[in-house]
Amino acid sequence: MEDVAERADVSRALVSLVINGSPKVSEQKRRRVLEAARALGYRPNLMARSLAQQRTRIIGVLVNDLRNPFFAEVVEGVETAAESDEFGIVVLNGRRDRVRELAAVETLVQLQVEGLALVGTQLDRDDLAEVADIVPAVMVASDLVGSLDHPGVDAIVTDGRRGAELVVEHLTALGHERILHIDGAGNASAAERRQGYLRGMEAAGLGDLADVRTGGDDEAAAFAVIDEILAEPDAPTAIFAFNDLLDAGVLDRLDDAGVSVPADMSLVGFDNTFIAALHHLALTTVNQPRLTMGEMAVAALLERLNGRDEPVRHTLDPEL
Amino acid sequence: MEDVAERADVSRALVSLVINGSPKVSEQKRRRVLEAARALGYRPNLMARSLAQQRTRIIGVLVNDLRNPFFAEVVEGVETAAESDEFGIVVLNGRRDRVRELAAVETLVQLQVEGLALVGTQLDRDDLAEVADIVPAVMVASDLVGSLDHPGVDAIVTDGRRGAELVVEHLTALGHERILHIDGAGNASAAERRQGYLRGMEAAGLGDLADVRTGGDDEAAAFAVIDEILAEPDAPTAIFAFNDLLDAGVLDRLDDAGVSVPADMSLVGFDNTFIAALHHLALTTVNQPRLTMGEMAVAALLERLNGRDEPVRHTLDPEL
DNA sequence: GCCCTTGATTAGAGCGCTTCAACACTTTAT
DNA sequence: ATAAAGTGTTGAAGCGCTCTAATCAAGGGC
Repeated sequence: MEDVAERADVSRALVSLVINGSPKVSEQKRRRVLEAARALGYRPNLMARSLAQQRTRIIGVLVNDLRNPFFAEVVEGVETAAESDEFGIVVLNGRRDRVRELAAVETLVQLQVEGLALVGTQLDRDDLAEVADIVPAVMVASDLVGSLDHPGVDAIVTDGRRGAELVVEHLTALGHERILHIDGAGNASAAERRQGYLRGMEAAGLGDLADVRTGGDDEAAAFAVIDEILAEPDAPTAIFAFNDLLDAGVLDRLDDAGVSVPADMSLVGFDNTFIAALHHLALTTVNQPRLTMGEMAVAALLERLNGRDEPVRHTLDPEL
Repeated sequence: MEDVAERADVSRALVSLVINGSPKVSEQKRRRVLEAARALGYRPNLMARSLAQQRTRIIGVLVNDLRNPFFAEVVEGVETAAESDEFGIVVLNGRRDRVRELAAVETLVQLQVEGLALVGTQLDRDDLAEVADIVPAVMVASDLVGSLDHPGVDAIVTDGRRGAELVVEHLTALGHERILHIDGAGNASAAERRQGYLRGMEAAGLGDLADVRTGGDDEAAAFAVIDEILAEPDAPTAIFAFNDLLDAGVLDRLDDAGVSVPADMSLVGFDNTFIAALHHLALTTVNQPRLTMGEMAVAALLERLNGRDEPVRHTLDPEL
C-alpha cells in the first residue's frame, strides 16, 4: 500500500479511500491510484483490513456432512444470500463427527466470523452456550439437541414431526399397516422424525405395529438392518427411512435380496435430494426447501447484526 | 490478551508464548496464564495472529461445483490431508461459473492463503498467470484449459483420455459399434475425454461411427440430447456420458422413452460417484481415486512451500 | 480584504497479535 | 570471588490496513 501511495504520489490514507470506493476522492487522484495499484499488482490484505475495521464480513458455515447433497444445497442457499449482502462465507465440514464440529466452531469464532450458520450439526445447548454470547448463531435443518433453546441461537427448520406424519398418512392411505421406520441413529434430526412416525402410527390406530430400527445417515447403515428385517417373520410391507441416502441403501439391499419395490415393498425417504428424483429409483420423499432455508438463515443472522435480540424460530412446512 | 496478561500478572508477550505452547515458559506462569485465559474466555484473534506472523496456515480450495459428489469427495481428501499438516482450509464454490471462479481466486489470494487447490475449475493459464507467482497453486481433477502449463501450477489429474479409451474398449468388447458420446460441453475435463473417445473409436476401427453430442455436467443437460437421438434413424446401441451426473440424466430420459438399460442400450459414465454404485442404476463408470487426489494436492502444495520450484504433474490411472 | 464554508488530502494512532533484542536472575565453570 | 553461560521474562516495534481529526486549498459572502 505504501508503494502504491508513493508511486501515485499520494498518502497511504488516500489509497485506502480509493480502494474502498470512497466518493470524496478527486477523479484525477483516483485514476492515478488505480493505475499505480494495477502496475504494482497490489492486492489488499483482507486480514489487515478486518483487523483495522474490526469486522470481517464473513459468515461461518459449519456443515454436518458435505457429501450429503441435501446439505450441499442448503449451503448454496446460504452462499447466494450472503453474496447478495456482500458477505463472504467460510465453510467447514464436520464430517459427521461431533468433536470435529466443536473444533470447527472454535476455529470459526477465532476467525472472527460475524455470524455462524450451523447446518445439520449435532451440537447441543452447552456446546454453544459460550459461543452464542459472542457471535449470533442460527441452526439450519436441525435443532439444538434436546430442544433447549438458547436466547442467542435462532433456528430454521422444517417440521420433521409433521413430515414423518405425512409419510405415515401416505402409506396408510395406500393400505399399508406394517410400516417400519429405520431411524437416523444419533443424527440431529432423527428424534423428531421418529416421534412423528410414532405419532402417525398412533393416529392411524397402528400403534402396536409401530417398529423403529436403528439406522444412520448414509447408505451403508441400511444393510444390516434390512438383512435383519428380511430374516424375521411378519416382514413389513413399507419402510420409512430417515433420509434419502439411507433410503437408497435400503433400496439397494432389497434389490440384492430380490425384493422388488414398490411391488413387494413401499419405500419413503426424506429430504428430496436429487437422488430421489432419479427415475430408476423414483423414491417417494419429503421435501424441505433447501435453498430457502439457507437464505433464511442468512436473513436471521443479519437481523441479529442489526440489533434483534430475541431468538427467532422459523418452522417450515414439509411436503410429501 | 492485555486483560489476560494483567490478571495473570505477566506481560502480553508471555501470554503469547503460553498460547503458542512455547517450551520456555515456567510451569507456574503457564498455569497462571491458562487459568486467566479460561476465566476471561479469551480467544486468540486469528486475523491478528496471521498478520503478525505473516502466515495464515490456510489452504484455499476452489471447487467447480459442490453439489457434484465427486468434487465433494476430492475436497474431503484435501481437508483430511490439510488437517494432518496443521493447515486449515477455506472452501469456495464456483458453482460452474467461470467468472465466479475468477472472483473466488481473488478472494482467496487476498485472504492470504498459502496455497490454492483448484478442484475441477475451468480457469486457463492467463487467469492464473498473475496469481501463480504469488501463491502456489495445484489443479485437481482438471487441467489448465488448453494444457498450457504454467511453471507455478502443479496438477493432479486422472488420465481422462485413457479413461475414455477404457470405456470404448469395454463397449466394443461387448460387441457395440454405434457408440455415442455425450460430452461435457465447456467443462474443463470434457475435451480430454472426448479425445479419448475418438481415439478409442479409431483404434477399434469404428472411426466413422464416432458421434459426439454436446451435453453438460448435470442431469438436466441430458434431456434434450436424448430426445434428439431417439428421434434419429440408426440410434446408437451404447452411450458414453461425460460423467455420472449426466449419465443419471441419460438413464432417466431413456426410462421415460421406454428404452430399457442395458437390454436396449448400454450406458457408461465417469467419476464413480456413489450414484453409480446404487444397484438400481448400477452404472458402469470410470473410477478416479478422489480422496487420494485431494491428499496429493495438499502434498504438492506443501512441497512448494518447502522450496520446490519446478512444476509437478501427477497423472493417475483411471480404472473401469 | 477578511472570515467562513466546503471539499480534498494527510498524519498518526490503533486494531490484536508476534518476535527480537535486551534484561534480570540463576547456575556453572574457573 | 568473578566471569560466562543459561533461563525466563519483558518492552517495544511492526504486520497492513482504517479512520478520526487536523490541515490545506479554493471559493463565496459580506
